[in-house]
Amino acid sequence: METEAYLGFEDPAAHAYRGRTRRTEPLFGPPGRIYVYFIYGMHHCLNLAVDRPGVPGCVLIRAVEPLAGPPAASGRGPGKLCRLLRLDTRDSGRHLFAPDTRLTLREGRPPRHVEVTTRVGIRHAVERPLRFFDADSPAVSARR
DNA sequence: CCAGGGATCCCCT
DNA sequence: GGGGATCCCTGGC
Repeated sequence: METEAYLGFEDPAAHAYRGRTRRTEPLFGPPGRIYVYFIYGMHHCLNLAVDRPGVPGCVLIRAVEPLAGPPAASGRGPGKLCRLLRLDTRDSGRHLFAPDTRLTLREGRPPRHVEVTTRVGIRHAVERPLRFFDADSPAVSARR
């Protein structure tokens, strides 16, 4: 319901901007590769590589909308959704469609009302309009 | 507003 | 191989 794009080599806010390291290696894989990183000593964030192999463009998942069960608030925010889905760095480097992953992708309903704003919580390239969210989803906070 | 908490990475021995 | 800055956040004040 809420995502941000990170443009790799051309984006100072992207992890891969500073180079290919052990941590960022999944970003350089084929589309659908999972990149989970640990931040601030207590949170995990989920990203998906989306560009050609060797080109580290990715999408940060900032909100998910549970279809049933957990309240919308538990999927609101990149750290909280990883806790909800029990994702951690062990999931990093796996692929959405590989047999060893716990996460996969299916077609869902299309977004109702897409809005675009600047990204949240970054220090570099703060002005770029690269956050995309469904303004009608209860899983998305009204930030910005 | 602010700090917690730990992995990562840079840069210096 | 070690010290220190940084970090795509969150909950509590």
